[in-house]
Amino acid sequence: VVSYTSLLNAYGRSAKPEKAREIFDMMKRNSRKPNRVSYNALIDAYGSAGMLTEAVEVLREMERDGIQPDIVSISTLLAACGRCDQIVKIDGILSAAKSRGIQLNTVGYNSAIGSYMSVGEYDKALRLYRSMRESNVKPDSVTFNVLISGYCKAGKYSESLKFLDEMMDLQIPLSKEVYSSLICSYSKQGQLTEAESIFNCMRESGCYPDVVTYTAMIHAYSLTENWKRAWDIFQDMEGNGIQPDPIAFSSLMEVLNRACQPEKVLQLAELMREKHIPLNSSAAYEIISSCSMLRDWKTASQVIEHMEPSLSSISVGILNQLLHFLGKTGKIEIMMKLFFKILASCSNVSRATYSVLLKNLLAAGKWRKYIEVLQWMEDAGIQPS
RNA sequence: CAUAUCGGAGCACCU
Repeated sequence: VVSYTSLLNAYGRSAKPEKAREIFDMMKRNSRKPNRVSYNALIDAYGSAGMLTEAVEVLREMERDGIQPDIVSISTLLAACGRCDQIVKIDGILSAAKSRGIQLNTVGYNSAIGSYMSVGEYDKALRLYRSMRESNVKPDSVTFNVLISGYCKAGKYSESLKFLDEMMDLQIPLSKEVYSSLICSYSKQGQLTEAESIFNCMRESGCYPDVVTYTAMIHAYSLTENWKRAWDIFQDMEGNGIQPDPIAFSSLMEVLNRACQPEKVLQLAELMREKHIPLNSSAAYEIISSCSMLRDWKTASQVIEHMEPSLSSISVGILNQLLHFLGKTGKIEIMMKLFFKILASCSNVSRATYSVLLKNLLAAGKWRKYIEVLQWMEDAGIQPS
């Protein structure tokens, strides 16, 4: 049962809920009765994929099969509500927990508060936080970070700082997530000095910055158009033995491009290749932008050759943006090359992708190609809008 | 360490 459940969970984590369900059904067929953990893992597989209805249905199935849901089942569903923007369901799940006599623990409250925050129900989140305190359930750094980052995102900065104070009063140590949130929200308010001071506090407290924290700082410098400091802090990160990831690279590349430093961008591209860091589409976009400034089409072409083979796993939006950029700058051949690569690696290419392609072909006066692509699109079963 | 909650960049198409 444990082995099956591990496999089920692995499918859930890789966003394959149908596969998870297959394993689950296989357990039932092979008389390996799924236990509570198996059911919970399946609920999460659906919940993480945004399939809330199916997730709730698994809870019912669980009860029909004589297994009592526990607080993990409930927390999993509560968290899923936030991801699916289902305001109504949060209340329903809370009352379902109550009617079954399941008391919320810290994670349960955190999940519910977080979901309320992410659907914009700040008052309900706050009320729930109060009842958490009244029920003597201990808030932790996650509780406060949910509140702090949620209120920041809503632009309610003074409220969010109140929670920071409350957290310190309770002597809950600030986690690196909290530090990163604070850096992020100060920099978005244009308070670079505050962001820097948080970053320094963090180092002094012995809670060492990781690649996420550094990226938040790079972005802070990016927002203030300070490419040199962004560059320096990137060096500092490497000096501290922290491996930059594709997001860190692309964030730095973005500010460098805006500051007209394409050579530096290509230098970073070379470093990524040396370190075998996969090119994500944002980094590819920035590299191609810098190639464009330098009129270096050969490198641009090579970048596309080296892009991750698993293009299907990255954002379609940014791939389309990349196609659009290539088309706009008249690089039709490279645009087509990327398109073929997308075709080869994605099972379904959306109308949006075809639209970008068509628009740019037409703008470039390639009407023969336009008609050809239009035909491919119809062949693929996509109706022109 | 078989299952649940928080932090970083980029967001096109459509309207």
